[in-house]
Amino acid sequence: MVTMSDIAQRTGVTVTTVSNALTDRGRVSDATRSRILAVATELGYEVNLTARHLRMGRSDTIALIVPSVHDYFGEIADKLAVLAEATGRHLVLERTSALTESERAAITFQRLQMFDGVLLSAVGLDHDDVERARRRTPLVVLGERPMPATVDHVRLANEEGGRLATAHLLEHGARRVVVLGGSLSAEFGISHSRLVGWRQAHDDAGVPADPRLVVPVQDYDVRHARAALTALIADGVPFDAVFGVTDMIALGAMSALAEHGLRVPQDVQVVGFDNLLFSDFLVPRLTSVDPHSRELAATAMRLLEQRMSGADAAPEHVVNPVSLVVRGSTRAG
Amino acid sequence: MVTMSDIAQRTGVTVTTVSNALTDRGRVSDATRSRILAVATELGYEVNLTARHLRMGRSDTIALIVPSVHDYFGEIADKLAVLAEATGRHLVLERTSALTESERAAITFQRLQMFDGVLLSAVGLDHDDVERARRRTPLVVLGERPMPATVDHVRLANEEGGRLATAHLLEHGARRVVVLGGSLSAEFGISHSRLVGWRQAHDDAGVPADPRLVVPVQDYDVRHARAALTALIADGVPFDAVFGVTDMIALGAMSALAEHGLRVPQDVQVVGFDNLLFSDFLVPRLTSVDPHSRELAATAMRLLEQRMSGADAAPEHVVNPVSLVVRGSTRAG
DNA sequence: CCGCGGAGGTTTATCGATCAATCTGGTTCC
DNA sequence: GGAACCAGATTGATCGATAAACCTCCGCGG
Repeated sequence: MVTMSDIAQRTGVTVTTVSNALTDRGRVSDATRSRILAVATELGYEVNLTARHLRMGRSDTIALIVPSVHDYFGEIADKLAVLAEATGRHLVLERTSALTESERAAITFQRLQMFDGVLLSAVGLDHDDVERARRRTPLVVLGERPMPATVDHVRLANEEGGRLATAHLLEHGARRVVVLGGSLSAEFGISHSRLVGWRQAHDDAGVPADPRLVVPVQDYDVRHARAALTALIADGVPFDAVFGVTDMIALGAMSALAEHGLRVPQDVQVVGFDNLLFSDFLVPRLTSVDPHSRELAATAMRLLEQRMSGADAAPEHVVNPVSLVVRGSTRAG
Repeated sequence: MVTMSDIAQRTGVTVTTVSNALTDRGRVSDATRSRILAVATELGYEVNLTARHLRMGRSDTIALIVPSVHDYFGEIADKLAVLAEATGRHLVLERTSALTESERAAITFQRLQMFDGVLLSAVGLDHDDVERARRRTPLVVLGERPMPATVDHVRLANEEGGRLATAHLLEHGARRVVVLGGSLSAEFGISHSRLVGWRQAHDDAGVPADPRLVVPVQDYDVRHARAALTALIADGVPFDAVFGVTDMIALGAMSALAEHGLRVPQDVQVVGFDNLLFSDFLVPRLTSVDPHSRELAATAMRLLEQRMSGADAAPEHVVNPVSLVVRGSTRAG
């Protein structure tokens, strides 16, 4: 490993001068500077970021801590990475597999220290965990759980999304809309908030909302989604539409429907939420609530920049707008 | 920020003793140790990993550098993370968006230094880049490009996978199999190696392989895949099956086929490659080549462990076996 | 009474880079 | 001629933790 000290010896100056030359700080004559640069390239020197981090207290790195990377958050990550690079910073991802233990591990101060700022999407952390993390590092929380008022938070307009999706179904003839992944007992999270929109749409349309059509899905997993809808069919509960609270769940639903010979959208209409990249390629193309992830990423990054700059602005709770993308899985498409 | 020095002052011992007490090294009396621990908890001390990293030369962190996280690599990452944690290490992800520039940035020594080991899946790096990186940090390369013999490398049995997929199609009546995402001009990479398997299967079956059925797809992107197959249909080139060189490409193909009223598998059979999580949920379920990613992850981690342990074992080039998962998108399903 | 060994610490150096303060010759200007 | 100034360096401390070498009692055997 080549250090500044090696360069200093070879050029006959001190380490400080080398540092100044390489970082363009302080006063260094052109002659000395070019000698130093030449030797640096010759030896193949590269700065030790760990040492710099220790000394400067900055790592120019931002962490995105998320439950999983192969769905919604993976798409968000792509957008965030670009924004981070634009300000000379670097984005790394940590995945917690939605385990509270992993999440706790990820937000220990030890880990948080490594980064100038943290974007956190937690599923299992409570207010205390988040509050502790916030006091230790610039933090912006993403996601659909309620958060302490003290922390910057960006979430989606889940109720509105649920309402849009359900209203669209009702407008096109559906009368019994399953909300797959919803939950009557949850008090927060997407199972709750997107369900609220579902209920709202029924109220608006004057259609009764049957609680039997609220079908929970464990872990929002596509497998469990298919199983849950299959069970509903087996139970003989009649329905003519499915609102999947995520696109993955909607995918599971479409799979279950196909297994039972039910056609989409003729027999059952389907709407998802997240508008994932692949949703436009399903057969039929999936109508879905778009989370406007570009705006969401921009907002999150703006808030984080603000925190990192040390400004003690009041914490913001931003609700990102959503809109419905209509495609072939509903009768209007 | 609370440091060991703060604890040392409060307990009246030196920093070294604090370090020894907290890490269970050296000699510290039980009385002193418990006093130190008590003060540490009281002050809310947490070790500064950056300082430790600088001093120890270890970060207990492994990086997985990949083009994108929302497909195949996202699923690999999940498996690798578990294996890393098992040895007390931590996995972080870096995405390069398949841009050679980002990849170069990711493998500068500066970045690589941050990690004890690196798992790299590069699409645009040449031998020199990789060779340079290898000399600087424990490195294992994943992926389907040819690699210098000096570096540990895990790749898939692409030819075999392509052969399996194509043979399966030919066995079930297909005679004109499009290889979507293949390329006649590529000399390596999946466009080449999976095409080799396609050709092999034709030779084995004594069916002529029409070069007009080799249809390249830019960036292996689902959008481009759909467009490419649509163009093929418009050109009036007859075909009765599609081998998509990735599941994403197969998805694009299924979408294009549906748009033109072609039924899968009755009119056109489809096979993919990667066996992504969602592929089992498409309608019809997608027959796909499974990359055995659990084994792949285990192999990669084993090689990396070996490198990190400093053993100068000869570099291994491992070819991970694949197998065909037959589902409804082919006529046997 | 001397010397030895070990428990329980402390001292000092180190990792590599950065920063504030300081030193050293020249020049310039009045 | 001397004060003021400046370019171009250097010194020394620092970030926080760790490792190796060293010191200091204390008890104990000979």
